[in-house]
Amino acid sequence: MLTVNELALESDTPAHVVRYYLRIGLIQPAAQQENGYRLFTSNDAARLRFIRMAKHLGFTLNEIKQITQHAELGESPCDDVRKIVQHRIHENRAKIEEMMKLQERMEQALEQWDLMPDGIPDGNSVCHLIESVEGSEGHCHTET
Amino acid sequence: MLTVNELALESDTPAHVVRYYLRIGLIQPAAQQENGYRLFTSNDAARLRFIRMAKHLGFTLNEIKQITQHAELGESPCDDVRKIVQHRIHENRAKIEEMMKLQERMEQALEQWDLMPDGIPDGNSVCHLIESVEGSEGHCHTET
DNA sequence: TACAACCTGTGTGTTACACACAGGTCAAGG
DNA sequence: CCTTGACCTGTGTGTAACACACAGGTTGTA
Ligand SMILES: [Zn+2]
Ligand SMILES: [Zn+2]
Ligand SMILES: [Zn+2]
Ligand SMILES: [Zn+2]
Repeated sequence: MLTVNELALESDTPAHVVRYYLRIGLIQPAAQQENGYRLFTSNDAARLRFIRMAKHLGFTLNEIKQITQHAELGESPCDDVRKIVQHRIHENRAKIEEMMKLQERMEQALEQWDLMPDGIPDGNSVCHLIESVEGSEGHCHTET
Repeated sequence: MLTVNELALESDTPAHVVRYYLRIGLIQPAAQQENGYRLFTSNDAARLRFIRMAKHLGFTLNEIKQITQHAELGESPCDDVRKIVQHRIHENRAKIEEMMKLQERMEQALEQWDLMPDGIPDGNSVCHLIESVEGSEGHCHTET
């Protein structure tokens, strides 16, 4: 039987993350000591390593929870797994593109600001640097 | 004097976002009606448009708050502004790179899974698809 | 037995909203 | 005058995935 800390070492996961996973019910302790300490088996370490693999592939903790719950009922989660990854590939591509646009905006701004002196704010201007950026043509901040 | 909704229309910002900015003190009402409704001037609309410009450039709401507070004290925020954008460019580049790596992992996995059938979970396997991904060589999830 | 180092569970803070809820306001209809 | 309905108001809570802090328990050493 492993304590939280031992389980953390065994599964190469920070202990506070293990505690977080316990809190949200993603993992459950196999037993409980009298003083309230939670105890685990080596099976739980394997479970944790699975969780880290899934996270590495972009699954959210909620999705991982669904997957393990399906698996515990004997239902194959593979179909959902494929769909989730497909969906996430789309999502991620869009996010990357948006972040690259932001990157370009920031780089252009910084370059443009090189020629501009610092300003002193008055009533109708907060920061002329930011205000000098042409940004009124259709906003972004699109999601999922 | 404008109500929250009118301010939202004037500044092209969703009303619930205006209310959120009020809650966190990013903007303050110019006056208050007897029934508790908050009232604003057209200057507040300009402030909101500034906030949207700053967000468009990657500033967080906290940073924007600092900037406007500096500006209200007559101190020039320009120096901080430049530094923040420089820092964010670095940050964003790292995030984009990590997300592109994730993208590649997901695409490779999906391709690899094309040849694999769905599996039925047993005691020592949750999802063989996820488990089949070679992912033990040094984990990522690096931040700031 | 005293002390320090470490470990425990749990409460709260983080970001930028989104949603829900109970109640207030306003114009139209009866 | 009253009611119905649409709309608007402020505010409480939920979101993702932890990070940090805190008070108290445990363990090893002197
Ligand atoms: Zn990873
Ligand atoms: Zn400035
Ligand atoms: Zn934008
Ligand atoms: Zn599977």
